[in-house]
Amino acid sequence: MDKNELRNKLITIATRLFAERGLNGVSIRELSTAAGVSISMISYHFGGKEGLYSSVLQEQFSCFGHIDEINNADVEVLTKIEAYIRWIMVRYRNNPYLLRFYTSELTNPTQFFTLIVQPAIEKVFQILMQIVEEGIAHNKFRKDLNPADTAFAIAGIVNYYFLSTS
Amino acid sequence: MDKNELRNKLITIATRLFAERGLNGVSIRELSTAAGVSISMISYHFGGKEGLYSSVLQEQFSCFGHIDEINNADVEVLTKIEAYIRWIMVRYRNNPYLLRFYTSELTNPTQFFTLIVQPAIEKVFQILMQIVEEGIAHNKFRKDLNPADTAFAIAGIVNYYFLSTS
DNA sequence: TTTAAACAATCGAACGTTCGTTCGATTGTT
DNA sequence: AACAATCGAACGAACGTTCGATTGTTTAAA
Repeated sequence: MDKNELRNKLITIATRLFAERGLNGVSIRELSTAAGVSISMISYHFGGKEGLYSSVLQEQFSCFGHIDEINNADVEVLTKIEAYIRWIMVRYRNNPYLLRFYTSELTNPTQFFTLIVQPAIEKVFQILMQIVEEGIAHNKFRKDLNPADTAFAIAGIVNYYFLSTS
Repeated sequence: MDKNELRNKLITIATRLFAERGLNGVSIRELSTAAGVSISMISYHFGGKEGLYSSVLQEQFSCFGHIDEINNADVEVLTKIEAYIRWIMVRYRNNPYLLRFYTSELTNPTQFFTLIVQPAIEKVFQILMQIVEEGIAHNKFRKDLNPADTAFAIAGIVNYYFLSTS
């Protein structure tokens, strides 16, 4: 097993275990045993347990860097909202642990919340809110609609649905 | 400090710390120090750390035993849904840690999820779904509305709103 | 009513276990 | 010969639990 293979193996195993039980619910002994490598490899390759967790988070939330895709199209506001929901759903389906990390960091934040999670979801939220504002400006929605609350409502439906049914 | 005073002190401190950092994120040393009691009191009064966590969960979710209140009134379906949302909101405001425990147990379940959390939220969900079905039967909602999905959507808006703004 | 035994509550020290990290040895590649 | 990757053992720290001692209260007998 070469260097990258070992790193990927550890990331894969850690993603599942950290998602299921949280940062403090998994020991590096269990991680390394499950990955079939020596316990010292975690400190060697990731600088420690938290470094591994950080790498997992970084990989999980990297997809939000491309959310701009859905806002450039010159389409109707309602179509944009539908595109947003589909975009999120595709990410959640492809990444069955993403929502768990997000919700886990929301309820029991680690030091990586403000560093990795917060910026990622902030961007997603801004875009959704922007779409809603556009809908208000184009008279597609009520004038007195609160963009932030509306964005929360839409995100809440999608997130909670996935959280409770998967 | 008498017996009950010590128990309550421990429960109060544990509620905050467990809510903020999860079962595995808090040590009984930190708990007992914060409560100003000896470390052995947790095992003595609660049978161990998990016993204390279980007691905290039980207290947090006990309020759901009275959710039936909102379904007995002989009122309009839309009024019932509004009453449901208000009922939940009042509980969340009075119990600032309840939603955290719920979400934390949803993403990283402990052995107490099926024992304490699942039954409590199942009851709440059933009642909300029942109200939606009533609305469909009374032609207040579209015939093809899925009651379960609708209940999820309503719950999702409320839960996610509180989770992200408090 | 007094006395003594029993009990319940609390403490801090000690126990054994598990934790994350480090280190020297080994292996294979440059 | 130098270096990078890997291993397993060892380390000190922190974990949850247990235990003997102490204190204050209740109960029962004298």
